[in-house]
Amino acid sequence: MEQPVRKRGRPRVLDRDVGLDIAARLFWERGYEGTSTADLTKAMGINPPTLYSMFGSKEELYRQVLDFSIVRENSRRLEILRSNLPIHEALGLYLYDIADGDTQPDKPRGCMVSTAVLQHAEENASVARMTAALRETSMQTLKARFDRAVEEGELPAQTDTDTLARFYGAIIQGMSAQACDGACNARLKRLIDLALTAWPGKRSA
Amino acid sequence: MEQPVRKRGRPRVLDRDVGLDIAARLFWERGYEGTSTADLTKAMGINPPTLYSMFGSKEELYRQVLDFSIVRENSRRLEILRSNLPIHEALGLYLYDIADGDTQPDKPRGCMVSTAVLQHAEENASVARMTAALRETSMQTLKARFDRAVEEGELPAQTDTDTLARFYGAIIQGMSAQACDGACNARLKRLIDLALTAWPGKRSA
DNA sequence: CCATTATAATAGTGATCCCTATTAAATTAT
DNA sequence: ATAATTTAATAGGGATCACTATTATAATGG
Repeated sequence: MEQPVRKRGRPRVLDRDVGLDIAARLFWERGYEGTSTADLTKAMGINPPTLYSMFGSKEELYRQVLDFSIVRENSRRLEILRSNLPIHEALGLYLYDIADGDTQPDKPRGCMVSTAVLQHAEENASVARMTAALRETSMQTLKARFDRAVEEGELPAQTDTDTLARFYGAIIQGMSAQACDGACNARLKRLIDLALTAWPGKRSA
Repeated sequence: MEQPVRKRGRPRVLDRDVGLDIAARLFWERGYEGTSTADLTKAMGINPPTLYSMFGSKEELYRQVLDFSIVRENSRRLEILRSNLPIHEALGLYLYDIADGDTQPDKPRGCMVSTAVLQHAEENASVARMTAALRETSMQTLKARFDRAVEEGELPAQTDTDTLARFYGAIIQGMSAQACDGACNARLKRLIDLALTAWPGKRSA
């Protein structure tokens, strides 16, 4: 039970994590360029200088939102992936978890990262690099898991794990786009079930 | 040989189709919200009132750009799809053509429609509906082709053609996203080759 | 030449963009 | 109480947003 140590000075009116959560929802729903600082301060119930003293700038806030959201959402998925379940089964659960994230009832549709800032004004190139780097990292994580499966004999030795990772990465990105367009959870999972039939070591009909 | 009929009045300084082509490249690269009317007028070499007299508004210009680009780019793809080639082969050529479009040397990366306006400010909801409708139409086109293949006995009678269409739609969207992130043509085609192994009537290993 | 017609250029509009200099308020320490 | 400290609120800055009222220009028709 840690007592929130009362320091001297005027008390903060907004908890940092609450602020990040509010910002996450706005950026998630409207994108970086579609969310104004006025939107953010209004939703957080603060004035502009408070936002800037807490988070630095709009771009820095977005960076913190991504960190915050990834730490909170990604650990469960990585556990699934890194488990000792058969690779095909682990992948299925991993994708199902992402489909659930794309279609949460009281949250924006799609994924905050998979389809974020693909197009942008030149002035926002650095923000685009942030999300692109996160996408690349998540595909490298998938590839590393497939490499492990090859080592452990679960996948054929000659498997192109990079292409396999980018294929399921494309599925993840496509699911996010379709969720943004209104696709329901069941539809995404049918899509996953079909995607899981593209798997090395299968014979053609 | 039709002579460009000289009408009276001051001559236009910008051909309409040239203007649409310039606008297409900007919207394609930067997205709707990332492209300002100042960007557009500067690139076209015109002043704001000329843009508004030619195209009506930024939103109306975007609509015309989509019409213009689709008419120009989509007919070849639809011919491939509607040809009498075996369905699996036609689908492969169709996807290859899209991969080529995603990675043209002197054009923006990715697809103008597949991953456009997924997130947006509330005020741009009508623009988002435009691109979403185009995506839905293109998936319905795929589904119709798969339905035909079922009728013609190329696909099993019980094939879930809707899911099949949305699966390859997801591949198209994922390719666009990855092209935006810098994926080359060959990488996209490896992805396609793998996606084409997810096909009804195959036996699991 | 002059009138008519069609389009372009000038010069802005109010609103909103991201951000901040300055001042006010709310707490603890003495 | 008063001082010290920390945060919030007021008020607005310069730039850019999408857009337009007005004026100027360049062609043809008579």
